[in-house]
Amino acid sequence: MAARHQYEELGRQLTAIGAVKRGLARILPPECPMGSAAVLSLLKHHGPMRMSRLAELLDVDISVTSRHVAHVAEHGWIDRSADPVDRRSRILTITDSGRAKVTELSERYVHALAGYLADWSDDEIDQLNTQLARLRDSFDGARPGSPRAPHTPGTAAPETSAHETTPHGITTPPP
Amino acid sequence: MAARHQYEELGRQLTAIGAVKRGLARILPPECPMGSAAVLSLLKHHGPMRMSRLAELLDVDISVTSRHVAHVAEHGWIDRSADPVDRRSRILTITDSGRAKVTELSERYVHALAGYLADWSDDEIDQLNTQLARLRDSFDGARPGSPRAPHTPGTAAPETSAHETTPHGITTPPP
DNA sequence: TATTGTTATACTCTATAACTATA
DNA sequence: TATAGTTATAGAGTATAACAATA
Repeated sequence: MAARHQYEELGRQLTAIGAVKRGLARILPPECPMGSAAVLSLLKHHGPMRMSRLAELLDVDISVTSRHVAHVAEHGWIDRSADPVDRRSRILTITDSGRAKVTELSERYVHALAGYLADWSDDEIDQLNTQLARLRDSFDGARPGSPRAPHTPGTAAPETSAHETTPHGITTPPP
Repeated sequence: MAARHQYEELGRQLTAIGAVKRGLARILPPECPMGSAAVLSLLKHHGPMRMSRLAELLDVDISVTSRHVAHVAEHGWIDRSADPVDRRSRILTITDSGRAKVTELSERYVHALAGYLADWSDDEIDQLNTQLARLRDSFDGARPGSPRAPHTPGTAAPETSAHETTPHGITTPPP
């Protein structure tokens, strides 16, 4: 077990990292705040899925997911089609317009981050991504009941060959 | 310059790290939310300082700092005394009651983090802390006008021998 | 006139609980 | 009865702008 001051320092660092997130949020266009951007990014990255799966990836309550999804749907950035096999569910799919928006956001991010992280090497950024993914996994795994897929970078299947744990992230209903 | 996908991945990781922060926020007692905890932690760690210096360390607007400080002051966890040399300013000092509260928070943190991060070595936690500090520095330095002290872990002087850049964090007024 | 800090207002993100519609 | 998603409400955190007191 690590020393007390290390945990305290980690607490401070995690608190303070909020400023970095706010910095990134500021470069987003007003019509597409962070919550919307996260929805679009995940749908483009992981392919179509249902609400509950998206909520899991976002790591927020499904009610929160519902709000974000409603917002991006109003802008025409995603489609919400009823799941033919379970009409309580909706399958979320990013639209061409949504892809264009993600591309725009990505360009803003890359431009900003390239400026901020000019003196970081490729390897260092990879290491940071890996450690952040591991940190998330450590928190996921330990507390709430349900085990989840690891957040390791580069793990997600590309959208063209999208295959989640189950197609569309639909979990087989309990027996 | 790193590859596009690395920056995109970093964007996703930073977005998702919010869940970790929320997890830590949940272990705090209701009367002392994250904003209050951050104020107390910084005042204990860095020693007495004025509002403007605290706002800088918190990396939020001074109006936000004012709210948080008012909350912890109402609980008697800090003292706000007028600065004798500039009566517009207030010197913030943590009280014994505030120290006790920080100790309590620290125990909660250590207990929770020791559980979550059971399979992390000391070195790995240090590395994460170091990388997060560097990430913050990269963002600080690049954009806003004013250069700031680095956030490197272990850099802050212990409160018993507190010596900021200037005493109490009071910046010498411009000529 | 400029600066320190406070307060009023608005916005984003989040969770809980009540509700609907399907299963 | 149980589950997927929606909506209403409440709370934390933040920023901008108008303001007070002091320099």
